[in-house]
Amino acid sequence: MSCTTATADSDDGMHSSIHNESPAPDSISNGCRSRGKRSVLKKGPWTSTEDGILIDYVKKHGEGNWNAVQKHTSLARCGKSCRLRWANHLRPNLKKGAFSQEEEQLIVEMHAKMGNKWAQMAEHLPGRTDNEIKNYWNTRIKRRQRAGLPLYPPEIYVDDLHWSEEYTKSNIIRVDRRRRHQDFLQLGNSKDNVLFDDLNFAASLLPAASDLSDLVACNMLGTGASSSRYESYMPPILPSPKQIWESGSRFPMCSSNIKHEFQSPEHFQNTAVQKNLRSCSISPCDVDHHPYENQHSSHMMMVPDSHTVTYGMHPTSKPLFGAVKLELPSFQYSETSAFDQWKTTPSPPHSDLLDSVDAYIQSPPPSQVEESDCFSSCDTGLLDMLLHEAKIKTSAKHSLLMSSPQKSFSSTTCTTNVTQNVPRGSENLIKSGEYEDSQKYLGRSEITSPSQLSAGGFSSAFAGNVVKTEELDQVWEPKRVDITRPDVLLASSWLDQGCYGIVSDTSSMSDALALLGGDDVGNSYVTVGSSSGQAPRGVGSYGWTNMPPVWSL
DNA sequence: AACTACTTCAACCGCACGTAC
DNA sequence: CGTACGTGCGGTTGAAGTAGT
Repeated sequence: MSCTTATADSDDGMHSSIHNESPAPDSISNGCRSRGKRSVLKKGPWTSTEDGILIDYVKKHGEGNWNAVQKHTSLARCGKSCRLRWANHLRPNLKKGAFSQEEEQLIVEMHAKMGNKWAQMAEHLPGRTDNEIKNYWNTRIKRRQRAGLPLYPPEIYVDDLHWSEEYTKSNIIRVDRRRRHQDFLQLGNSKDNVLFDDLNFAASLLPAASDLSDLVACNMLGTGASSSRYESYMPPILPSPKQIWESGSRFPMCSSNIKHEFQSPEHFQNTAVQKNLRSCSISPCDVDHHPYENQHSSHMMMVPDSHTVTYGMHPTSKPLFGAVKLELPSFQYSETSAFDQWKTTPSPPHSDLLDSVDAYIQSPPPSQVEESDCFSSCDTGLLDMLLHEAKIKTSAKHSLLMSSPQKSFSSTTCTTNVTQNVPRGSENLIKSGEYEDSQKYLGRSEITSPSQLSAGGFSSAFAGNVVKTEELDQVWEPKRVDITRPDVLLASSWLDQGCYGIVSDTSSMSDALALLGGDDVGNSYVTVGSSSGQAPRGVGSYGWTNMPPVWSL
């Protein structure tokens, strides 16, 4: 790009002074092996002279044998550097400039299918390099992450995920140990984020589902529901009964309401789920390191069936909504330490919330319950917090959209204060054309009908009680549901039985809240799930003991 | 105009695979 | 079979550019 060209003209640009010219004491130290002829290899930006030399070399000798370049030319660059320069900048037919809409769409689609397979993606984008695509994607991720938008447009979900399974089977995927480890550490940029973000979105509207999102996502990966790269080695995951049981310590504000909903740890001992849990080496949360990590953990209010809720959120595994967590560093922890953390690490309850809705927080609703109240109140605190956070999230998202003069949306009557501040990052969002996604996103939060809920999920419905809607955004009408997928089936089943019960009755927020945090949670927990699904039930309509056997898949 | 914050992207790095010896 | 080498891939870094204040 121009950067290189600019510095190239001035021969040794700034980079050189920093990056190099510095003698590499060991030629391997900079990632290049040298046979000693020229142990000092230049690094940093390429100059036009160097470009010319390399071009000449390739013209004469062709591509490949890059380490021979420094032998046959005066170029003091390692083979890797030469190859990179050639591939990314010098080779003919390179397409420069911004990605076209078609290209962008293709990238998104391919990423949904392949994950971070930049090289493979580049093969489908003539003239584009893997580096270019990678950069584009990372930029896009950051942008959308800031804006709290889904990584993938709503059109990309079931088919893509289904495709990914075939992709897994039909493509040679090198599952070497190293790469698997890396993948583990960065689970993020892949389409697997569909799941994580999906769940994060759920969490954004229903904090109770927040942490469970990790668990469910992991489990979905483990069951092969969507993962192409991880399914072969990622064990199914659920919070261990012990974790769940002991997790009351993490929610002091609601433990009295929640904890009793669980049976004793022994209750789980003989289940297949439990066996799977034991094999899990992944910590669902890690609260100490990264601000985003708290996003997973800080709202850890484990309504007993919240994982089911989470499943019900997006039975189609429709791509992510809400802030994107790109990494799951907790995967790095050993089983023991992970579980220990799970059990003992206190979580700052609202940090993520504050981060994600800063615009709203800057002008907090005067009538809102103080946050501290949420956490000091034991009995009502959970409900207040749920409501409060749902409002906040919804308001923040709406403020993002409503504040834009470019487009209007008609269907929202927001009951909470809506700031007119455009959150940081939304300008770029609008500029970059992702504003439309925002609208879709918004439409999602307005779903109120059961049929839409089947795609939109409980969180939307819950938000729908806060944000009363008049119109429906057809964008979110479920298009395809892969009924062969266990998670879909599970979610659908759950939705049939419980979710609608809450959501169809959108006229009363108190009803929903009662279902959420009130007696229904406890009462329904003992109700054995039936397939009839006629009787409306609350969030807790499934108990742990009633879980469909998806976990053992 | 100056400063700050944020974004972009070229290049580097480490690792793994395939192959030759 | 083990080692060295060439190559490719994906993640990360940091300077340059840009936008906002």
